[in-house]
Amino acid sequence: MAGTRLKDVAERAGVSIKTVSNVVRGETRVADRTRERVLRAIADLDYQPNASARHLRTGRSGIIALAVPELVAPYFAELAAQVIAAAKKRGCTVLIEDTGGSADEELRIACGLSDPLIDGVLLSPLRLDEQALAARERRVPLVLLGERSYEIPADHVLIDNSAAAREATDHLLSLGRRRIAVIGQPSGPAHATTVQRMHGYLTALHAAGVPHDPRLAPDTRAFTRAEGATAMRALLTLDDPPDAVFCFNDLLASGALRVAHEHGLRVPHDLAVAGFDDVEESRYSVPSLTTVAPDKRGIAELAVDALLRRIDAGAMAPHTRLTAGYELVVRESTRATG
Amino acid sequence: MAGTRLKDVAERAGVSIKTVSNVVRGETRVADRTRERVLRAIADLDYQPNASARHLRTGRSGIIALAVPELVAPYFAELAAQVIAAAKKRGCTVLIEDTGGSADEELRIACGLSDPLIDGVLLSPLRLDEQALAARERRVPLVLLGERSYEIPADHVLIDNSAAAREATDHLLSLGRRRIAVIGQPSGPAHATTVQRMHGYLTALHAAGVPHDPRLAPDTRAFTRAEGATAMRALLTLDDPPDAVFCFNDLLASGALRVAHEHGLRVPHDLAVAGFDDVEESRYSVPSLTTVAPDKRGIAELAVDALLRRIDAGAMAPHTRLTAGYELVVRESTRATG
DNA sequence: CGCTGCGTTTACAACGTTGTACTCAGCTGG
DNA sequence: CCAGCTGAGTACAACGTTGTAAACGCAGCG
Repeated sequence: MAGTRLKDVAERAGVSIKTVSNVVRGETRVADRTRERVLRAIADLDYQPNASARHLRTGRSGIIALAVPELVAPYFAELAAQVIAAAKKRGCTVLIEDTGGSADEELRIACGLSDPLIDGVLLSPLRLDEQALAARERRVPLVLLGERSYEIPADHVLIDNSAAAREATDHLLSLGRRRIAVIGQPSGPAHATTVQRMHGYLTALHAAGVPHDPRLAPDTRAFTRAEGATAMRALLTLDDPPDAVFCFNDLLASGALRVAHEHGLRVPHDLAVAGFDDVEESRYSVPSLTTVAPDKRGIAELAVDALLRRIDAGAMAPHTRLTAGYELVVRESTRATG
Repeated sequence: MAGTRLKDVAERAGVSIKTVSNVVRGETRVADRTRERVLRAIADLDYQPNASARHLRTGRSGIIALAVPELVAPYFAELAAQVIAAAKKRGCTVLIEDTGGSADEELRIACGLSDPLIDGVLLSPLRLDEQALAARERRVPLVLLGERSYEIPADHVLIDNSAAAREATDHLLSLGRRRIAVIGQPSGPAHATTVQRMHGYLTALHAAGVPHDPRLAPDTRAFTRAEGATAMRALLTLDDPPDAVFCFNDLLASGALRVAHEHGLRVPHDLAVAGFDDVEESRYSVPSLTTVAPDKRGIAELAVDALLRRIDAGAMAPHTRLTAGYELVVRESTRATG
């Protein structure tokens, strides 16, 4: 029965409520004979502890929240699945929030959602204002995903965006391309991830002695297929259009590929394209997409571990910064043509 | 503060705890002057009700679970986002479970998860055994998504899969295609959705006087890009290969498009391709994909409403079957070539 | 002036769990 | 033979909320 309580188990086993509780949690010493009887009663009645009562008493619910800008973006869906798996492995449950990329919503979530039910929050910030976050009053245990800003008093899990972007750009350079565009430069205020990818791109160009042409870095308002398409169209109107594009995520790249196709360009012959995120569809696009593959599983595991540690340690413990790996996956969209 | 309680608010407003509770829930009559004072105190202290205590007292947590076979499948990610939005509109929160398409896991979830925290469950079943489900003991309020079986004692939300599949097949026929393959026939036991789509396909062929060739319906083990690719490769080895393919979802279609491209086939000239689900990437694939677009938002809203009604009504109320709309979206992959 | 009735507010007891402090029996060592 | 100890189990209160039932103040009426 769903409504089985410690009391029911206790009566059936002929012991006190507290003894059953002790058996369930396994913390106190219980005589073997007693434990056995209790366990049988638990099995007979199919007892399941009531999470709310437990939470009320202990202040721990075993539920953590994962807040992403947009669940339908494949990268975040894939990340969410990994986080759910990692949390399950550690005995806790994940509640997913979709911030819609709104700064207000992100701040609300960073400040502890509307409800003390949540033990802690994993937040993948998009527009979050650093100062607003730095000043947050309610100290809900918080771990940030994929950002880095020393201003924000929180744990971070990230990959080395700058090195990854440099590696992707180096790869395009190694194909002999010299007019390498970049899609993903935000029109509004930059957020940390973008700044770092841009930095990696510029570093690679500089190291290769290729001057940076600002016209090859069109503004985008979001990391979507539509924006990728728009940016690509803009690039193709240039007198001297690019021979390669590095997109800051795979959706942008997908839009760019689409437009290249509409304009009759052969990829990679006329235009090499690289993305970032390695979402599953990029393996199946036509042509398949070269992309930076962050270790999503690693990110998820590091993040859940860090959050659980933070929950245990309290707000005073020093903030940590954890780095997950990545890998450049070369596919058709940049493969040397025969 | 996160730890603000009714008691704190009551003290500040100079009233009893219960009066504050009454104001918060707005059910009982409270004098205007009192309410105003209480509201000010609530605002001053930034009071947020404690969900666990409330749940413990009322038996309602405001949390519903959504269980999908695979969150990373774009269709389910898009559906999940719609469900989250629909639930938020109605003041409740969604906990997402990923069953991994396992029958055991689905049954476990249909039987109420491990925890009475959840008020009800939205389940998108894949392999669920009807008899196991019919016999489930714990009657957690349950609404099934996208299935139809009169054996299962539960509410259903679905679209008319058969009519939709027929419409898609009719469309391919209208292009003059006669060797129309179908990808998505399961190798193992069929589940309801597949049966219905197959039925729609066969009905359309029959109405057009086109005989059904079983070799044009290869087995698939899952609705993935990889399986779509495998099935397409198999179809292309036939002596008399198809001139059109109807895929039971967009991922299969994506795999099929990919293979068609590898074999140098021009879509739709040599091969017309249609899918099912209208996931966002299908708008951006090369070529863009003709597909059946279920009204995901409608499905989500109907489902959440039905679940909330079921939670209120108890297990005894008669089971309902709700139908959401769909639409055939014609894109390049079947557009008449110039 | 007291009684009735109404609208508003309150005291109290739960909901199921766990931490603290306690009891109790059996055993050890002096 | 008893003090002191240990290990096992228990009683009680509390976590923050809400339903029930009762109390309160006030107006109107007899």
